[in-house]
Amino acid sequence: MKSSYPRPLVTVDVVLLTLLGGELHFLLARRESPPHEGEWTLPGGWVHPEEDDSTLASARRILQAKAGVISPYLEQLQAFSGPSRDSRGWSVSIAYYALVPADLTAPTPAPVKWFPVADHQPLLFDHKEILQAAVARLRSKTMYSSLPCYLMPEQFTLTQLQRVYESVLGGSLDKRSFRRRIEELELLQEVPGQVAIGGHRPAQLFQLMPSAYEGITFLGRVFDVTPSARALG
Amino acid sequence: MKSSYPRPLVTVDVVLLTLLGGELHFLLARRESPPHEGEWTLPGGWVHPEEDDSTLASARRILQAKAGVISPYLEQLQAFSGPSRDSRGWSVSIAYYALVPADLTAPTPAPVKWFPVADHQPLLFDHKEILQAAVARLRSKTMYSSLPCYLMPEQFTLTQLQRVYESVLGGSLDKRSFRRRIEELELLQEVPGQVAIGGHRPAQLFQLMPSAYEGITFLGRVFDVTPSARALG
DNA sequence: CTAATAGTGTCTCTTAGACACTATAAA
DNA sequence: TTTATAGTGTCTAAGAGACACTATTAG
Repeated sequence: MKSSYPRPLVTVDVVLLTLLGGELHFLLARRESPPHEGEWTLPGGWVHPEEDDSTLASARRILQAKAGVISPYLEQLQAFSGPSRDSRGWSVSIAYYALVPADLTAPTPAPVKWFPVADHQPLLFDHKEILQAAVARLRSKTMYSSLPCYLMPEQFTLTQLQRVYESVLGGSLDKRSFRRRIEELELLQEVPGQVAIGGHRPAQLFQLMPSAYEGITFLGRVFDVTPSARALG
Repeated sequence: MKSSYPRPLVTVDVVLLTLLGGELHFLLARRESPPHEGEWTLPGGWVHPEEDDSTLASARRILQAKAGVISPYLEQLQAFSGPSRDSRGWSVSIAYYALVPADLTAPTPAPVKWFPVADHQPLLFDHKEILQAAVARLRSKTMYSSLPCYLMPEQFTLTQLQRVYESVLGGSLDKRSFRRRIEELELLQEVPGQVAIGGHRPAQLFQLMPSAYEGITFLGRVFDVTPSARALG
């Protein structure tokens, strides 16, 4: 069987997620080339075979070039494919998602903008499906892992971390249970400083232990979420 | 940005899994064309843009053509990519994995053969990595879902199902706990017949409820496995 | 002082695991 | 009868959720 078949287009698209004002946001970039020049889409681009060692490398390059983000948490989501998802022809997009603290973005050549995931923006191509898959993956991993730590700044309080978990999961968690399980992970270490942001009793600051950067840690059990918000279908 | 870049090769590879003699096996097919003609590899092939509506459709077509298997449980695993994973050039393979009962295979044009996943066969390309990812995915989903039911024949006893879970997880499970959790799923229904295979007290036969085919059901909690075998690194 | 948030002690209820028990067949 | 497997009853220990309590700051 020779490859006499036309080759599909191969692109990489990245869903970049962060937390702004306690709400999960994703990044759109303004397209600089046709089709749909000037419209907002997920950061994406072609795979460059001479330059990229893998599609993960493509994702890293695209993220840096289009969103000014370097080495965040970056994980392959899945491949999306079909004859009509891209007007240029039968295409495969290897989708990735990335998590960054809200303050870890650098200036970018093209305009970029954060949108709340809860708002149902009309998106080009099948980008809405990709976005939903990314958010679903984050939620599902949040239930039983330390993944949301990658949305945090360098140092943070346990209450701040709990708020992040609650935002992502869309519900409220019990303080005692939350802290028990975070402690069990042995993932965070106190930093010998304090913060007084709330205005009242200062809270201990924590940071990820160096070992944490080797991979995400999994909790033994799923968090139960009290049925409140649970937004985004 | 024009697509002046050379397009990567796009293929689909499928890890087909089944249970033979209580052990997890995967299928290799003899290659009918260069490179490596005559050697054993995972069933795979090019995406046919004129014919396939998605890479999932490609996987179905390849599975039917090369392994004689129709509509099993089939799920995308992940994309593998790089300049040297295929000698023909920079390539992307969208990998899928599929589960079938041991008896649900039809005759095939090219020779196929089942191998135990525990045996460390040397495989071509990066197929060993793909196989390991498939087995890891199956294990991880088995912990908290009804996925192994797709490895079962039409009708089966609860003890047989438990043996399958134990094979996949590589350990032994408590009978009482296992049955409690399977019951909670409300996924199986009794068939009013009995079987006497063991030679002693006949066991009730069960089958998947019709609703089960809409998707796999997730258990609330992870199965604890007593540390025994846990084979395959 | 009060208010507000950080952090802890501890009770209860659920449930997984263990395991003994009964049930039903073959030989 | 014995033996082997199917299936159930039930105890116990661990742990999640609930929530009240103490601790420490601002005003």
